[in-house]
Amino acid sequence: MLRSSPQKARRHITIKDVAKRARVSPMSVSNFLNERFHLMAADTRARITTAIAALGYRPNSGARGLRLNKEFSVGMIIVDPQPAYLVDPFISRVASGLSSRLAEMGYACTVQGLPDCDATNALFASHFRADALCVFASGTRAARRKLIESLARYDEPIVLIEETERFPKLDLMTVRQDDSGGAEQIARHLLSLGARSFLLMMPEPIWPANVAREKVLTTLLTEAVGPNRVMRIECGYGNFTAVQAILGRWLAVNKPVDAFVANNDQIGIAALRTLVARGIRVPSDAMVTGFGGFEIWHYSDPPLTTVISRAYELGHRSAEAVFRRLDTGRFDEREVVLPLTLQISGSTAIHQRE
Amino acid sequence: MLRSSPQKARRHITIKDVAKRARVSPMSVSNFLNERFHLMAADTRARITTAIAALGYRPNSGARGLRLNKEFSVGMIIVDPQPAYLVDPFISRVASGLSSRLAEMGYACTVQGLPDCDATNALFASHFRADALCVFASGTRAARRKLIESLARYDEPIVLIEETERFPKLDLMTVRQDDSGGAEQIARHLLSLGARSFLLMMPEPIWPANVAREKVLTTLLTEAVGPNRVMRIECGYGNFTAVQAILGRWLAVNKPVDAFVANNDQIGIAALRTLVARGIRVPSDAMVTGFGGFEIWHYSDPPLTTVISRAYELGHRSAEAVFRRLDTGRFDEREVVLPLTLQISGSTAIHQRE
DNA sequence: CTGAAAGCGCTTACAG
DNA sequence: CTGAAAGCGCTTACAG
Repeated sequence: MLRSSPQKARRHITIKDVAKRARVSPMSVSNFLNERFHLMAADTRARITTAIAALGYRPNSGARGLRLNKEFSVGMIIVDPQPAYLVDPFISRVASGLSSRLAEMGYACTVQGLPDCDATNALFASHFRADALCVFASGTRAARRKLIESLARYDEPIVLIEETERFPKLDLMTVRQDDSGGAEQIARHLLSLGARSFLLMMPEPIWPANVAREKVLTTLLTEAVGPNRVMRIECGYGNFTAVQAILGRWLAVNKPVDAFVANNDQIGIAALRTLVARGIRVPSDAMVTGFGGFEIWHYSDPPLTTVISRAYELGHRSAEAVFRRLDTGRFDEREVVLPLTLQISGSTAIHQRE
Repeated sequence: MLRSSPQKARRHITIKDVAKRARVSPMSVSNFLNERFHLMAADTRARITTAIAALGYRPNSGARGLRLNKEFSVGMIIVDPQPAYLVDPFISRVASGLSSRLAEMGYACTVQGLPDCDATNALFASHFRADALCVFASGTRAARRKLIESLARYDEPIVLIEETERFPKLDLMTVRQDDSGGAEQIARHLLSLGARSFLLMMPEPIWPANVAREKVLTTLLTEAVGPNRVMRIECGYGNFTAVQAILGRWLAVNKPVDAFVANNDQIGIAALRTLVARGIRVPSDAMVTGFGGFEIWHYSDPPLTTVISRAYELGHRSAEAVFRRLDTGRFDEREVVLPLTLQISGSTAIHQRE
């Protein structure tokens, strides 16, 4: 269940060493570390400062945490089958925003990528521990529910990132962006430009936000043009070569549609490049859209119409939510929803400058 | 120095609770957790298994670490002034490789982005603690040396990632790739295609690997064409719009060179798009190269000639180095160097298919 | 203002 | 095979 390895010989400098050197009691050092300077004479304080510097002392946060029942760390759980899970532009921004803000407040951020929900349970059953958890999960609704409900058993407050399921009875909140609204903007934009047939290009794994977007797209587009003109393919993990091959096979048996609607920028750009390589001009023959609005929308020719998300801010807000929860003992809101902006570029609108 | 917040009321399930419920002594539970099953009757083992599941018990790794003088975690320190430090394609791959491998071995990975070397010292002086440190640092040689030497004071083994400085007296090792070799391949490739004038496009911040590449490029290209035909500009943090503006200003006062040699793929693609937008054809009028070989080299038209690095593997290898060091008590090698592969694409070679 | 003592949850000798 | 005791490094009442 747990691993151990040969114990290290190194002996740490402790509060006692500092106390001895400064000729004070250990709890004066403790008071010093906790900034209770009013409890000591100016001279005591000065001697402790000197002793800490001279010995290179660092408090042992494990011992402190044990005493205080507090870890000074937040775990970020990312459920994603890809081992290079942090490479995803959305995830890397969320993780950056979260860890940067936590660091400012003196909290560590422990990242934990997990291939699926079962692995998570095994992990937690053993030893992972934090003051709070930020969970960014893929998978089916049922799998995610099961995961989140079992994490909640451990009594750590939870912030769900980009989750669409509701858990009214659990001690948690959701930080997300308005994915449905973003999808609606894409749909209205394409319809306004006269597109009448569509291919929705979906990534793996199943992210709840993608499901929400797809639902809105399907509803609005089907309403406008009828069900036979809204198609769908799975594009795997967004790897360029894989998307190229998948779309190539699709084009071998289907006529190009008016608009290729990708659910992320990586797939959108791969689609665009595949079309152009086959002599299908973008946007005059076919339009292409992405979702995310990360740097890469600039990279294709023409650049990609997309929706600018605020992934870094999602991470930042998640950290804020954790702090408030830890300070007040309760979540003061159930949900934070950030708005999204449509970025119209050359892949849908001719003469539009990037 | 340290922050504390209202103590939480929650009381954790402990080894004693499990022992009581299973009607055994606490140390039988401890033995169970440490998989010393030969020290207990089969019946004891079964009762403990049941009790752990029924109570939802998780070992407190902080307490265990305190006793064992072990944290079961590795810190990844990334010195980078950008708050979204994990977005960089190289860093995100290293971090993924490291954390995935650590997780497999039951270790947590705590990521810590720091704007500069001084901030690191402040952080460590307070409370950050781990069994080992993986350090991926930018900055001047002097600043990095100072940082690494001061981290070494804390007696935690250190793995340096992509570091070029040597520290023969410290308990550390380096995991890196052959950046000089990669740069040499780029230089020889461009010279073989007849390029006689060059613009080296350098990113911020200062990464030691970039300095190594630049040195080789400058030496080899200058040798071949003389010093006046090898120029250099700083391109900031690789942000598309910024690179576009910087290169635009440069082109306003300089004639295009034969080859634009970017030190990473982001800058390479931004350069390529800027040139094409101004009617300079790639590769016939000017060639462009990147470095990194991440997914995005496919995204431009033509795709980008680059060097395929193995950033994920660097992270993976760093984790392996940590495990060996923790097992054996010493680093058995001072350095691991991974080879690099030239990826020739349309931005340098006409008719070359991606 | 300063100090001795107890205890956070574990593990490890050491007795029974 | 099982149990009582000490101790990892801290903090927090509680006395002096």
